[in-house]
Amino acid sequence: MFILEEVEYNITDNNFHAGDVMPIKLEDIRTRLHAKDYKLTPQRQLIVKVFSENPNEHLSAEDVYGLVKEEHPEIGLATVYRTLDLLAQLDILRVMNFGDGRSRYELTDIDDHHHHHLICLQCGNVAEFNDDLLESLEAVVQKRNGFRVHNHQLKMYGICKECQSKDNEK
Amino acid sequence: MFILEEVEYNITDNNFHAGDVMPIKLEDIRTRLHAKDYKLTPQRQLIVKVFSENPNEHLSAEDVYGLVKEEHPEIGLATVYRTLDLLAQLDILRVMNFGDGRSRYELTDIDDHHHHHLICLQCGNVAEFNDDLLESLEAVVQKRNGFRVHNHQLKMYGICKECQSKDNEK
DNA sequence: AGATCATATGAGAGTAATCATCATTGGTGC
DNA sequence: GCACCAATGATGATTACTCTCATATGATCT
Repeated sequence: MFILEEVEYNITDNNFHAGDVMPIKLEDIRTRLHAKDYKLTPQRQLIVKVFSENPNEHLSAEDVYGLVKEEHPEIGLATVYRTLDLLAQLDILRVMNFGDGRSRYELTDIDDHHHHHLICLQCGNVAEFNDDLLESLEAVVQKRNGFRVHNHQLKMYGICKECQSKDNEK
Repeated sequence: MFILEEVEYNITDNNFHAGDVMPIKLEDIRTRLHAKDYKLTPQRQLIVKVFSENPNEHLSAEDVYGLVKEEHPEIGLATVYRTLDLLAQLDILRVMNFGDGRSRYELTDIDDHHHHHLICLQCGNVAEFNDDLLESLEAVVQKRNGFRVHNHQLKMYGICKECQSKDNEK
């Protein structure tokens, strides 16, 4: 019923090193699942595929459901939610919250630690930018607050280039 | 029915300049409301009071509802939601999302721009820290991405001091 | 390949946060 | 006091998400 060839999906890098490619190996994911006695089912493969085919997007559960359904209408919404949870637990996906009342997900890649978001207060668009300035800040927090930092998320709210020029036209 | 004296609430600063006090003047808030043709109703006063009496907390709508009800059980939940929205629009409150499925609010104070959160992945506790390292980063983003930054939010996820020592005891 | 068995799935009901609606209230200017 | 309009409280509606349970599937052992 679910037929899915075992390909190596590729997503293009979304940071400033243009041309880089970051391979998502299904075998890696299978291994990480098996390490905790989970299976790489066809449904889970499909969901990973959707993410690798939609880089730079911040997909909600409903988005993923819609995209997977195009190919396999028999998938259930509950499976999508369960899979997103699972993949987030395994750090294959990262969960985000942009204040629109739903969780959004993206593939965790190597550079994620330096990967942040610019959220336009006018059009709601979410862009990305990279920076490793925060590394040093982590060390400070570690020392000053005794807090062992695993990860960080930075959001900047403001007005994007496009909305600025639209505003100027008026 | 709603009787509330016009006091000047004070909240103690939550950053590293111990002893500082940051006054929240009701009159300021009244002015900001009136500027947009909103009224400072007793309910709205009460909600502001709850925030000023609970500094360093990250109150959800339900939290606020419970606290306000102690004094005035006749308040409606919808009013709480509406007021939180309004105060957030006017930048008197700031909305946050720590991934527990509900929005949380805190008073916006002068130092908010340097005020960030440490979220423990184990016990879920949210602590705060201040730093102005990000000012320079804003300038970089402004130049590099043409994005006009109004505000930013930084969250660091990790393990807090307390959970670290608990883990070591085992 | 077939039997076994724990895991995963799909369908649909259930839950909880938030929002919308609407009749009523209350303060302000006349 | 009265008219007007924003604000309120009660409640129903919406929506993202979770739970339950019967069935299906995949890995393992023979």
